[in-house]
Amino acid sequence: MPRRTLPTAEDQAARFVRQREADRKATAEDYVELIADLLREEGEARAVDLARRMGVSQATVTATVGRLQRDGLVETKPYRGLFLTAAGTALAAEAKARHDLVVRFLIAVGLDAGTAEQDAEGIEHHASDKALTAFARFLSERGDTT
Amino acid sequence: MPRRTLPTAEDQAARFVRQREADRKATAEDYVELIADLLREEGEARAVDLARRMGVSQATVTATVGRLQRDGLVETKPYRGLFLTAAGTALAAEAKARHDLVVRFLIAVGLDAGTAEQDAEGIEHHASDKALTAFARFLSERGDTT
DNA sequence: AACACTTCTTAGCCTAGACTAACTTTCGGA
DNA sequence: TCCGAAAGTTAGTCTAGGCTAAGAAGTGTT
Repeated sequence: MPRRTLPTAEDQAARFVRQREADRKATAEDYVELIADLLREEGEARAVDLARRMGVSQATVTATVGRLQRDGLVETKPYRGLFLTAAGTALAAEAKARHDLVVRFLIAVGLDAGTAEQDAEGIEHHASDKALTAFARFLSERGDTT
Repeated sequence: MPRRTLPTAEDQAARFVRQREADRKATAEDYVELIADLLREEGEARAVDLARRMGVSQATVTATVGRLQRDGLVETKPYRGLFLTAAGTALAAEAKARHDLVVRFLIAVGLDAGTAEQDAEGIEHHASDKALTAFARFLSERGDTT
C-alpha cells in the first residue's frame, strides 16, 4: 500500500510544481505533433485542419499558433499553411516518439488500440524519461518490436 | 508502428476534447485527494497546509477552494479548516484508489518508488477505466497484492 | 485583557486557452 | 474576370489558475 504516510510538504510541492510545468508544455507538444503529422501525411498543415482535429475554433488556433510562434516552434506565412522551426521539428519528433512508445506499451499491457491512443494522449505528457525507459525495457523483454 | 495514418478528424477531435475535460477535473481531484489525506493523517486540513503542499500561494488556495465549494465538493468553516462533502469524499476516494493503483503499477513495471509517485501524479488523471482495469489485471497476474 | 503572530481573505493583476461575431483575404469556378 | 465560398484574422468576452500586497480575523501567551 503506497503512501501510508504523507510525503514531506517540500517533496509534494515539488511534484505538483513539476506537474504544472508539464501541463503547460502539453499544448505546445500536441500542436507541433499534429502539425508534423499533417505535413508528413498531407503535405501541408492548415489552420483550419488543426482546428478540426483539435476540436477547437479557428480563432483558438490563431491564438495558440501565435504563442507557438512567439516561442520559436512554428513559422507562418499568412494565408499559407504552418511550418515548424528546427526546434519545433525536434519537439514534434520527441513527442511522436513518446506517443508511439506509450501506445505500444499500453497495448502490451492489455489495452485495445483505440483506448491506448486515447489514453496515450494524456499520459505521454506526464511520463518521465525514467518511465519511458522502463516502458521500452518492458517492451523489449517481451520481444515486442512492433 | 502505431499511427501509420492519421485518425479521422472527428475521432482525433473527440480525443482532444475528452483530454481537455480530464485536465479540468485534475485540479479538483488533486485538491480533494490532498484534503482527504490531511484529514486522515493530521485530523484537519488547513488552507495554509494545502498551499504548502500544493506549492502555491494561500490566495490561490482560497480561490481554488471557492471553486470546489461552488461545485459542491468542499465545505469551509472560516478559520476552521476544510471539510469534504459526500461528493468530495467520494471523489477523493476514487482519486486515491486510482493514484495508488497507478503507483503500484509503475513500480511493477520497473520504476523506483519516487519516480512512480511523481509520474502517477500526472498519469492518474489520464488513465481511463479500461486502462486501470488493465493495470489491475497486470498486477494480479504478477501476484502483486502489495 | 492585550498584543503579536498566524491564518485567511480581498483586491488587483497576469497568462493560457477557450468562445462568438464580424471582418479581410485568397482562390477557384462560371 | 469577378465573385462567392473558404480560410484566416481581429476584437471582445469568459474561466481557470497563478501571483503579490495589504488588510482583517482568529489564537495563544503573558
